[in-house]
Amino acid sequence: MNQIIESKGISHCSVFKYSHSWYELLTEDEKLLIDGHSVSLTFKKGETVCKRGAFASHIYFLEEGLVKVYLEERNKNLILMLSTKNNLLGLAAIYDGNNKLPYTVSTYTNSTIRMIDIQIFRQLLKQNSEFSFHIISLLNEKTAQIYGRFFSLTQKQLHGRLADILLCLSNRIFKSKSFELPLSRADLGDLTGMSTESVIRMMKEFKDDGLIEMNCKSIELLDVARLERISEFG
Amino acid sequence: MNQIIESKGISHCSVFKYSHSWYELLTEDEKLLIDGHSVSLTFKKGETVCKRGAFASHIYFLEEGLVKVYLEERNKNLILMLSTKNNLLGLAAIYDGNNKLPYTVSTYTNSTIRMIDIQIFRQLLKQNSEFSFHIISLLNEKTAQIYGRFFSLTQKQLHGRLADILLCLSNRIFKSKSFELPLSRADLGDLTGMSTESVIRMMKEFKDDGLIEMNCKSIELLDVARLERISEFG
DNA sequence: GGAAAAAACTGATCTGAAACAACTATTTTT
DNA sequence: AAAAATAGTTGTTTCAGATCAGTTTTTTCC
Repeated sequence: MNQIIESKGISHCSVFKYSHSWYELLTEDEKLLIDGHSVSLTFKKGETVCKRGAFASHIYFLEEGLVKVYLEERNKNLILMLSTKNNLLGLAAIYDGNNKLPYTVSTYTNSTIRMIDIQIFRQLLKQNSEFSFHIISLLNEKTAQIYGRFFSLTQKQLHGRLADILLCLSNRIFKSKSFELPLSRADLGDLTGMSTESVIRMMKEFKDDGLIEMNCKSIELLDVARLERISEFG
Repeated sequence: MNQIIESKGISHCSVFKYSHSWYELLTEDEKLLIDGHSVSLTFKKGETVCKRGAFASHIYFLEEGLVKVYLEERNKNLILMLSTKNNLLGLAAIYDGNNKLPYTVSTYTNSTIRMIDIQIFRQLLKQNSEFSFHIISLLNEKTAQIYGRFFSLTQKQLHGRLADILLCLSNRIFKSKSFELPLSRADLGDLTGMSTESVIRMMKEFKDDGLIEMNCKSIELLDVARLERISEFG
């Protein structure tokens, strides 16, 4: 429906196929500015989009695909979050000091990412307060999520953490009780702060207990209520 | 110097004794609005300022004192951050959905907190983009800090985590190599994700190794370079 | 299509750090 | 000033979960 309307009207924007609340808050001029200062690139599965510590040159808008946002240091990895399409990434690099990227981003699947010039983005934030208010909302939403994961990883033990991540994948990422997992067991480990072996053992335990059905990459949650109880009690 | 100028001129603001970058970005009218919709309250040591889950009614400006910002659930505590004077707290509650507080705040020392009406604050964010850009900066700075702690608590072991927190206290909070700690050992535990007993043992070990000098509540860092190395190799 | 590489899995072992159990030293209360 | 409560400390025990070492399965790519 939206697409039909769009293809009929004057396309002020070839950029964003679907409307995104943040984009819609911009004026026509501002939209044109974004359009003129961004390019859409494709990344293959497993490619690195940007590296922690690098000077931030773009804001990334994930048009298609699945990526991980993570910290790496001396073979220790911590995945901060997963992101699906229609999400802005790299916002955390915007601040007054020297804006270096605080995390690395890489793809799980082939992805399309629109790279928006960060200076333009900053300029718009500084001139359009409705827009910047919306960005504040987005940032705070992400922060709340991070707090949840922080608590989970530091205060719960393996059962709870694995339940957390399975529920998260099901609810937020795949929006279905059964899904094909593009992440490896090692990635699940980086996501839950546990070793690959423990992930495997724990998942098998869940399977034996009838909580999930699992066949290599495909996973189905069978008993969500019980998973939620496990998540809650650690 | 600033104070002299201030006491001479017409005090448009009895509120903030010193200039704060965020406040200075407001217009005179906006400053008056803040002044008219905020009150300064004093809290005694150990009092709770606000509770996680409550509907957010204010933004808190810590004029004086030391507070902890934390998550609590079923006798599990996780301190997200410590905050000293001249910091804004409660910003994370600002988002479009139902804005509940994502954390609890309580005081370590007697504190003075200016409580600013959150609706007014939101209004200003929506109308003054220089201001909201600055707030984005602040939020991102805090986020970067949280990421650091997240990594520390999930990827390092006790030595590294304790070194981290000691360096943080010295650099960010007390800005001195020696300080009187208003936090208990249990609080250090909540801050580092370790048990009280482990905090005590680890601190004693650091003392025996000549890394710190310690006498109950007073602590002095003796070998910062080595602490940094411990922090790094965690 | 088959060799090589990567990922998934299993069992055995080891260890960091929590939990437990006293006990002492401080504060706070009455 | 005594009693109670809180905070700090120490030694011992226990166990969750990492590490190691190896096997099997799946994927990748000449």
